[in-house]
Amino acid sequence: MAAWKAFLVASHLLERRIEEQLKSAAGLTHPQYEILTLLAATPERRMRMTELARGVVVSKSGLTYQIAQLEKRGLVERTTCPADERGVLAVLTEAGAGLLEEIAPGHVEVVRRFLIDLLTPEELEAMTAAMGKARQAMRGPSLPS
Amino acid sequence: MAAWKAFLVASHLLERRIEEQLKSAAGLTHPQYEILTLLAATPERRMRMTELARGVVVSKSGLTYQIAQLEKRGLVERTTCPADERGVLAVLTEAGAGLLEEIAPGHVEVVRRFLIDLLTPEELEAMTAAMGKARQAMRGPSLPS
DNA sequence: TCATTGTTGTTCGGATTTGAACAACCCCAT
DNA sequence: ATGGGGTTGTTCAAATCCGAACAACAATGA
Repeated sequence: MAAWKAFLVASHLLERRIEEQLKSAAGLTHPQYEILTLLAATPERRMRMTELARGVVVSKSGLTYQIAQLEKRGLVERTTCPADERGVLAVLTEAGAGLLEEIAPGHVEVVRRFLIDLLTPEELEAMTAAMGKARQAMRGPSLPS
Repeated sequence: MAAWKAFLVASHLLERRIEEQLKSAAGLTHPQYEILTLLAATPERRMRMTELARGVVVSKSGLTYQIAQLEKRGLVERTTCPADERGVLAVLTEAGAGLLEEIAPGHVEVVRRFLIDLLTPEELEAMTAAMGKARQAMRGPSLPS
């Protein structure tokens, strides 16, 4: 369990650093940044709400709230899904894509400085494999909201 | 950054699983469990508020709130620090220690099932080392509240 | 066709977290 | 001893997050 404690503490500290950096760089929270990133990684820069919620691992209601925040700032727009009348597409705006390009380097720098760059190639590879396995084991059920 | 994305998703999913398990097993949140665990790992089962906040990586005000919750349930008591009149010692009660013993196995089981037991010995070792390095790099400043 | 079942996103209430402001206290050099 | 600077823990308002409940729509089978 020593490994787990180390994992926990490191995660929390890293989360704090990231939050601090994003807030000061662009007034964004980490969840918001994750949303923008996921949208940007999409061919059409858009995604259904439910799928997006799954992607960033947040509850549906939590995503609704964050999308509303991002919409206020003009970084994201809502569109009703053409193929499904009840569905909603979150679309990354030009402003959103621009902001992301602008702040991504600073974010990556923090992640590298406090984690990635500290590891040997073997450790990095092992960690990636480990996280992938964990992700596989937990995918699927147990996503209530 | 693929490693980082995997890390993020796995962390979030694991957090959800843990929260779910603790809630159903004892009505505790993960932060509350972390507090109890840290107190239990202490020789006298007690710790100063500030030190405890640092240990579980939470803000001072956040800890005040959680200790109040735990106190309501009789799992923790407050004592004024003998050596420092303004200081407060959070003390794990017998009930708290008992509850911890009771639910620890179930918690450990989740962590093992979705992370630890999935890894090869080398991966586990690498991850531990990696998290230790990250923790080192981030210890110290940048803990405002 | 049409009723039943499932899915989608939002709203609501409640719980948790944070940072800033604050009062009380400690410590050190004067 | 004492004033100034730090530390400690709490309170407060604001922001965020979740789960349950809900309304609207889709999909399925008889």
